[in-house]
Amino acid sequence: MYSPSDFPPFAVTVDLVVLTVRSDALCALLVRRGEAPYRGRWALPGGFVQVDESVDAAAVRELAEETGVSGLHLEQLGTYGEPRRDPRMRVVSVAYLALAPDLPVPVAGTDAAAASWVPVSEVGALAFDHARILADGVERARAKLEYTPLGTAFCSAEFTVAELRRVYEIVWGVSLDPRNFHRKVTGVEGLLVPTGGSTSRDGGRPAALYRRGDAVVLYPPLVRASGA
Amino acid sequence: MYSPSDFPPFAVTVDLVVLTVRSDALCALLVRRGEAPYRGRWALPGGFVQVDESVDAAAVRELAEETGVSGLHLEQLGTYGEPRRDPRMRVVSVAYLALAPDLPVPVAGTDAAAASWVPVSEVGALAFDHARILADGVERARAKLEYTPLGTAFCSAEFTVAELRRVYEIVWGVSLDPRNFHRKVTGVEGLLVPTGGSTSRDGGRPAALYRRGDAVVLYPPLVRASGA
DNA sequence: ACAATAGTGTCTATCAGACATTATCCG
DNA sequence: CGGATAATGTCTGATAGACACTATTGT
Repeated sequence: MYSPSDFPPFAVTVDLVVLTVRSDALCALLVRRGEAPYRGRWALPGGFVQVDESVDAAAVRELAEETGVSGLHLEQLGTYGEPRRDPRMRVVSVAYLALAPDLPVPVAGTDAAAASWVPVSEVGALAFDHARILADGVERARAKLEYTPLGTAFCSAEFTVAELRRVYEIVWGVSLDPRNFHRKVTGVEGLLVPTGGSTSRDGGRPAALYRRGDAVVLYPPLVRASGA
Repeated sequence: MYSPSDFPPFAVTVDLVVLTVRSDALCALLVRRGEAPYRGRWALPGGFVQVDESVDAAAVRELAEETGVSGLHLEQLGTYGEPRRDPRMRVVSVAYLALAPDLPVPVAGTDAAAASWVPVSEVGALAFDHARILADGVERARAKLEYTPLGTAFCSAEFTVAELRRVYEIVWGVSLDPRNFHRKVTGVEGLLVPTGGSTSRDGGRPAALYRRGDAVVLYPPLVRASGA
């Protein structure tokens, strides 16, 4: 049916949409390109899939190289394969979405001149079709917060209900009733595990600290509606 | 940073999970492989992405070649890129999910010895990693029925509420209360458009016929719970 | 008339959202 | 004590599910 000699050759890359919540904004990890094309332009981090490496493994490797961390939630976002999305050759890119807590400022990777967290509302033109990929990633993240416990992926290991609520408010761009939100998230089986500790870093009554539970789906879901 | 000469070459294919509801079962379109490897084994339809064709366009083209129809709902399912998923060379496959009404028995395509609808519950071993891809597709379809109007994609152009309900019952494997289901789907804005016609093919009071509306999300969603 | 299916109405337990109240810290 | 935030409680309107009932056909 086919043989190695008669298939059209493609390059396969992975691109990463790495999101975090910091400074009251949803931010994406972007790198400034050091080479042509789009030299000097912001782009998503990413790179080539190696010959003996699965595509998923390439995403994990690139994420570690760009952020210095591992163990983050990482999922496939989609594959982008327009013929001329890279002006030099035929490149098919598999995009991944990663949700991260507020990490230290990322180090510039080996491939990039600079790396930085940029609020998604302030992102301008990006290299290649990365603006589209980023938009798809942001929309996916917003949707996933409704019915998965992924909001906790934006929080550090121990967090308060108010911090989790801030994540939802920032990602969705709405305000949520603190009391209803508290009742809701503490009522979802397996979402939050009390650590017993508490903190009063915000000056009021100390808030209980929680760790992520082992729930993988949120039932009932958190509906994305006002509440202010 | 990189040049056409130093990237590892990949072949890129599309694989199609084409689902339909017929004979009271959720069925997938499978082809029997005519060549090695996995000669004689059932596999998902699919083929190579051409050099000057987007990956999405390749999926549309392959779907038309395999089913003879176009205009079906088609969406990316995921990309499968383990290094040795094809024993001959490095192949990255982008899988697509298509939902079809009960089409006539498909014609054998140019690449396949035979094509057939197979109930997903009776699918045995498949070539490559296609069993995994099929399972992912079925799960995606089940989930999508909850919050999108995609159940109608399994119905013909004009259909009754009872036919739509059968789709849900078969795909989810549950029974649903006909009265509550009717109230629910007719209450969702933009889901169903009455054609004015009616049919009595099932022997009782004639049922009103509907066309698909232009809704893209189902709000409120149809929850996947019993009701019997 | 009777069987069968379509479509509408009603009841009730549950729940989301609005909002009051109490609890526990800091200064 | 006052200010701030956490946590819990109460009320109400909406709704999902259970199920009774009416409507319209074929035999």
